[in-house]
Amino acid sequence: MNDGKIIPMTDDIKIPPRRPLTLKDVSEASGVSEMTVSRVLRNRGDVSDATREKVLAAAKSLGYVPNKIAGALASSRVNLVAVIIPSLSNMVFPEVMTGISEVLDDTPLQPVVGVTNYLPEKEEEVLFEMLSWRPSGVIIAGLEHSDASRAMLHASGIPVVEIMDVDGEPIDAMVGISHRRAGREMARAICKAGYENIGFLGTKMPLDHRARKRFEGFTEALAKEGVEVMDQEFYSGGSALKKGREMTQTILERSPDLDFLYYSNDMIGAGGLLYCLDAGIDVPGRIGLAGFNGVELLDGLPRKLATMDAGRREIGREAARIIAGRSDGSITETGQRVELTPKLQPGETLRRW
Amino acid sequence: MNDGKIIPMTDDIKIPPRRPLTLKDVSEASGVSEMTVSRVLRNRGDVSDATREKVLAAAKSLGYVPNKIAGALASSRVNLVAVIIPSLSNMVFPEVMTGISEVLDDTPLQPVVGVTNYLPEKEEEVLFEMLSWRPSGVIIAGLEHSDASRAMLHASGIPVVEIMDVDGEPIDAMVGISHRRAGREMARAICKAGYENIGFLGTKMPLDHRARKRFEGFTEALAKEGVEVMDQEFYSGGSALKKGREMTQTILERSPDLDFLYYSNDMIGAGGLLYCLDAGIDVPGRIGLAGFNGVELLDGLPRKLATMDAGRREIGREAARIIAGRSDGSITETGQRVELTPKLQPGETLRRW
DNA sequence: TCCCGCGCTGTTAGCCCTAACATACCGGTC
DNA sequence: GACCGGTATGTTAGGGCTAACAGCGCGGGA
Repeated sequence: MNDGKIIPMTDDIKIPPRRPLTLKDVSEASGVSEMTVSRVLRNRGDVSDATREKVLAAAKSLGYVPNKIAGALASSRVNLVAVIIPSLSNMVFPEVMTGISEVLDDTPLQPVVGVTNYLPEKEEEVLFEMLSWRPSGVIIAGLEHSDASRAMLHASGIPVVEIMDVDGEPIDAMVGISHRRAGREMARAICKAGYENIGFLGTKMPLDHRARKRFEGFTEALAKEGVEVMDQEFYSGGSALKKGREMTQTILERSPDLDFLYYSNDMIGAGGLLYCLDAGIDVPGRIGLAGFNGVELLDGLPRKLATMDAGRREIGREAARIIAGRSDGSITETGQRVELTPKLQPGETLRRW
Repeated sequence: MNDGKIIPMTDDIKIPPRRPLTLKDVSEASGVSEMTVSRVLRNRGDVSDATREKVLAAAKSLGYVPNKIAGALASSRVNLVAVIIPSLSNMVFPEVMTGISEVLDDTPLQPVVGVTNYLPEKEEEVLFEMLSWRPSGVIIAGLEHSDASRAMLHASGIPVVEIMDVDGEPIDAMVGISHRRAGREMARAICKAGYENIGFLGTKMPLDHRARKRFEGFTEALAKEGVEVMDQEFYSGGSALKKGREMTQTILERSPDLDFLYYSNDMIGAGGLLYCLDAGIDVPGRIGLAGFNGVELLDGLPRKLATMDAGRREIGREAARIIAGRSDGSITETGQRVELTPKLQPGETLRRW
């Protein structure tokens, strides 16, 4: 873990320096050349134990922290991986991050997060900013990007992994699930369970392409069974749980015949579930419910919501593995395509025969 | 094949660059010096409109992305702000991040997130790594750090804002609430509502100092009223909602006389609430419940949980303002101390007389 | 006419490190 | 003693950019 990094101790710290410390200071303090100090601090090349210890002691007592900016410029190696995601505030991306960190923790690489709020212009900005630091890799959510963004990624020559979604053409590598397929499978499960009057509840987000694709797959599979989505309801902003509750009430009042509600995420699904239970509606007898994501957070609801696990953690891991492999040279191919299989979790809100 | 250096002189020749683009390429393509290109791209100094446009066109057609590593080294200015937090997977830090981004979006600064998982050694590592990039500021959660971490922060000469907590001595500036006080106020509210047999449910995390301080304040204020915490229950890992449910069942079976349960966070509180409602327990008549954090996410529960809003977004904003101000020179003082006031939200799980 | 100041552009000298090569030293071999 | 290989250390030359200053042409005031 602590391979050659100097973490200063308090006891012999000098006065806060006005001029930032450099290798030269450590070199002078330990009586060897800057190069030798550099070698010691990076654990590279042959250095005698005596010298090594002398240098480490000096660095520690000065509280020297190497300047990676200079190091990166000199070696044209940067141990950062840009991770660009739309949001941190739903539960899905933090879990992807966990997967990424798990893998990168065993490498010299470090993730750096940028958030786009689902805005293409913001994505462009964040991407430009990140690329200007010449990271070792880019992990970016989704396959839909502005032309400028695609061009930048392309021109950068940096390994790129697009994650979450595989319904489309990647710039380089991609890791994810087919949201269209996830929608189709859920539709089939619903039909098989005998529901016929189906409502859809989602976010008012034209730019959430994955939600859109799920919906497309969903309606397509329903159509094959001769079923149509009977009513829809959309929301934006606010507490998802509360919105789910409210939307469910609204849609059921408007279309009392509905016997199934498909939610674009688990959180509003949970709100819907709570509403139905409060209102004394028989779930899944009278009405069935399903969400999407499989967020563990929601275990503990009065009834387990039917959902589809997108394998977010595994997506993060796999993407990180590709970047790490390309960075250390153990992978030379480009254009990997990894499709994971979303797992239907029927829970207790989907009727079983 | 094409081994000669090819520098496109017109806008329409684009070849995938084998050698990364530099200022020089843009300079040659536009027929001005590198310095002038640099000035144009940074909007600094006087450049004639004709030249500016020529340069911008060249840069765009080449797809040039400036190298901030070199720029930062030359100017010793880095527009990054290190944000070091324990976790992304509960709802609290993403909200702090939102506040930080809101403010930094109007500045040239960019947040970079590091996650410590509540581990001091990991914090040390992450901090070291971040400081080696010489950021313009550090925003770090908590006031408790290893000696080495404190020393590094001190020696760096970089503005530091410690957030969330104000019960302690900051290295430089701090922004947060008093968790001791939050605990005390909740205790007083509970006593005032007439509850007497109080249980505490929390995380098994000796390193979550803020939870600890809340608990200390809580017991202290109870003691003043002659009341003691009657039973306690702790958990670690897993879905907080589910754990809250299980813990509540456990503690109530063990200590059926309890008439109030104080949870160390809203999520387990919500689990407890769901359990009580399922079990047909009268809330808040027979048993009162309260959590901590005021997460909006949970609006929509069958009953609104009593909680205390920690003003996380505002904490983020205020911290970012301090860093931004110091970075642009509009603030020269150090050692700011900003104490925000947590707001008790009595909800519907606290009896009222 | 000279000189000054202004607006624009160019030149030079680093920023702090690291890659690559050069050198010094040592013991051992023939 | 000349030569070797190996280890340990030093020297040199940038990496791509920017700060600071220098230079140039031009118009206007003295």
